[in-house]
This record gives sequence, structure tokens and C-alpha cells, in this order.
Amino acid sequence: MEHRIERIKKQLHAQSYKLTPQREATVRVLLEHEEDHLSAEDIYLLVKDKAPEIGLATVYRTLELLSELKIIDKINFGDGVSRYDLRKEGATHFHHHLVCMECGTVEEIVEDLLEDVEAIIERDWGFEVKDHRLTFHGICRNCRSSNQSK
Amino acid sequence: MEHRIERIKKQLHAQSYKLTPQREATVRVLLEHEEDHLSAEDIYLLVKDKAPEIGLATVYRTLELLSELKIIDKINFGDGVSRYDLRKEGATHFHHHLVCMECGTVEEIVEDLLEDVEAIIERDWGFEVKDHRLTFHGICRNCRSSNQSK
DNA sequence: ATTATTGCAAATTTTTTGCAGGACC
DNA sequence: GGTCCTGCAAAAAATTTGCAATAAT
Repeated sequence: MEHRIERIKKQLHAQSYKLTPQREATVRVLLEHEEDHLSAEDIYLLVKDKAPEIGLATVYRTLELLSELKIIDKINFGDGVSRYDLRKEGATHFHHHLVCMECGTVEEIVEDLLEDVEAIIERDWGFEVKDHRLTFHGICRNCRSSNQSK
Repeated sequence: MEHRIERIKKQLHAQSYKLTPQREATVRVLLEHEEDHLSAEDIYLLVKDKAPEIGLATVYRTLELLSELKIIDKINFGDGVSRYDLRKEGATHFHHHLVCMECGTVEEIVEDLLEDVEAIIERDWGFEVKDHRLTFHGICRNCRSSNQSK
């Protein structure tokens, strides 16, 4: 945990940004909720516990900064809200998501799975892939088995 | 063009919705701009040419209805706006997109490409895939070649 | 000192809702 | 007559901006 904060601090410093207390509090919330997919508002409320004087605008500004530095990714699951997701350590590509249409759970997939597809895109479309967003919508394992027993 | 309107009309009637003049005007705009990825506001402005008395709220309501019936798909490329994209005729899955980070052009990919990946998701995660969103971010063919000549 | 960063309030942007009036069986 | 649909205006939700005050180097 602490070493991840250190790493992020270095990434900021490398671009001459500072890890201010507000930014650190925000990063800590993101680390502590790595499994979740929090909105700016969600994050704001959680950060307030650590740093009650923080403003919502600062949270937005911090999230934007972290996005630019590719420390987090902004993602949208179709409700009107942007959500923010920490990149996995050392990952160059954004991970994938399985959104259950029944219970709303979001599962993460770290495996690449797109190597072949990206090769085709580069070969047949001449498009140089830098990043991707892949989300599957469907029914998760849990909902499937509870449906069956109905 | 006309037969596609007819088809959509039938799809609406099948769920006992009507293809009102406002809805038809909206669908026509979508058909005429199939290559583009218009926002609700964009669509509103274009529909006003055909049906000047239409209100923005009606456009939103129509787009929502068409989304529910899977005639169009709502998509978000990371700017703050939702965009709407007609499904290709007979397509069961949403098509993919290549977004150029340099010129902003959005290219469409109709080929499935995800069959293998979806099989893995179903097999290894027990997740029943119903639909997906796949967007690649990178540099398009055009920008790559003009970069090279610099 | 200079520059980056913050909190607050106000402004903007995008989308949704309430409701009275019309259209359509 | 009842239901679906519409336009308008107002409201709500999400995000951004301006600016004066503060913190860091």
C-alpha cells in the first residue's frame, strides 16, 4: 500500500506535480476501494472522512490529473456518471469489465485477451492501438445459478 | 432507406409504440447520419430542420425508447456526452469503434472479432455475454502516414 | 517572490421530470 | 373517454470555471 503511494508520488514528481494532502487522501481512497468503481461524488464523500475540508472541485481536478498520468482510468458504464478505476500495477492497457445486467455487479478481468484482435486491427485497418475499453454486458455466474433454481 | 423506416415502424408497433412524426424525423436523421456519432443535442438541431416544433425533451425520450428496443445504442467516448449509433441491420451485437487520439475520427468495425474472447469469458468466468462495448484508442492510418512525412 | 494548488460559490452543460394540452384509437 | 405522446418550462444531476486565499519551494 505505502509503496504504491510512493510510486504515484514519484510519477507526479516526474511531471512536477506535488502529492498534496488532498491528492494523497484521494489516492488512498482509490487504493482502499480498488475493487469498486466509484464516481467522483462517491470518492468525494469518502475523501471527506480523511480530509473534511476538501472541496468537490478539488476531487475532480485530482481525478483529471491522475487520468492524464494514466494512474487511473475514467470509465462509463452507461448510467450518466463517470467512474474511476486504478490501473493495475505495471499494466499498459486498461483491464476489462463484466457488468451484470441483473444485479449490477462489475467484475474485473486482468487478462489481456485482446492481443489477437489488436493484431488484426493493426494489420487490416492500419490503426495503431494505444489503449482500449472493453465491457461485456450479460448475466453473471451468481445470477445465472439463482435464476435456474427459480 | 424507406424499408428501414418500415422495419423500425414494425419494431415499434410490435411493442405497441407508434412511429409519430417526431419519432420518424428523429429516425431519419439517424439514418442519414449513420456514419456519424451524434449527441442528443446534435440530433435535436438536425431534427429541427424537418420538424421545427419538436422539443429537446422529445428527442431524449425518443432516443431512450429506441435504445430500449435495441434499434440504437448509446455510447460514450469519454467526452461528457452520450452519443447514439444505429445498429447495423440484423446485428445482434454492437459494432466496435476506433477512435483516433489525434484527429478525433471515429471509424466503425462491423466484424465481430470477439467470438473467441466471449467463448473464454463464458467458459472461464461463467458469465453469459449478451452484449459488449469495445473501443480502441490510438492513431488512425491517415494520421500515421501524415506523421511520418513530417 | 513566484508558482502551484485549494475551497467556495457561481456558472455551464447534459439530462430528466411535471404537467397541461393534443392526437389517436 | 382513455391512453399515448408532445412541448414547454422548471428541476436535477454532473462537471467546470473564476477567483481570492493559502501553501510550497
